[in-house]
Amino acid sequence: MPEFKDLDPLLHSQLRLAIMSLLIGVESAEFVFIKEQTGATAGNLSVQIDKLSQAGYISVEKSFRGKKPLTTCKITSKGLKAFEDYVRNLQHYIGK
Amino acid sequence: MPEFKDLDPLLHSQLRLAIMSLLIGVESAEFVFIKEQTGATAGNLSVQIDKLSQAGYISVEKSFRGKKPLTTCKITSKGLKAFEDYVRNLQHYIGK
DNA sequence: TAAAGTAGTTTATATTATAAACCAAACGCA
DNA sequence: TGCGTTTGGTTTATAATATAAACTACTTTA
Repeated sequence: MPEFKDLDPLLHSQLRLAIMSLLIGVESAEFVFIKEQTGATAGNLSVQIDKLSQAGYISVEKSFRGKKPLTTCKITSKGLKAFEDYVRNLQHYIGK
Repeated sequence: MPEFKDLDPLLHSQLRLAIMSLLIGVESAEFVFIKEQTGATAGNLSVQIDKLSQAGYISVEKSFRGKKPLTTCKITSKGLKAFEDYVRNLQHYIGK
């Protein structure tokens, strides 16, 4: 019984998935760190962080470190649940 | 070490992934069967089968059953390898 | 004070996915 | 025998996405 459940389109995106994947392992992560880890361009990252934030999957805090802007991201419980659902559904596609 | 390898964009698509997933388990599958299993519209399925075929991930045979056209799909070894790579890379994203 | 760097955001474009419209043949049946 | 319906698709138009390029604002360095 294959049964291909829909994959949350918000998570079925390489970059957004990587962002979520990163955030799952940590308390919070900074924009620049995420940028480095994912290899994304700043522009793309900015857009995708915004989408995840709009969806309530992550929370974003803008502050300053010294004089420079600092964007910090954190996964929300809604985001965590969405990620877990996504992974569960995905298993049906990739066997196992 | 996260290390987010690129996910083959040809496979990182819900419908194409479902098609490949289906084909992995069987010798071959007919258009109508794939359509039923995936819930895709015929048009969308036609397009996506074409893309997978163009990429050499599946082979497509057009024949007739009785008087009706019959499209049969089969995964190729190239497709199998691509799928396996995709799954392996994906694991980095979804933990495990 | 001018050039270069940091940390982003905005916007324009290219790519994708998807549905809607279409086509040809076959079938059902009055 | 014609006329509508179904089957098995393909083609094409549109909507959604991803991405890079251009830009902004401020800071640091020389």
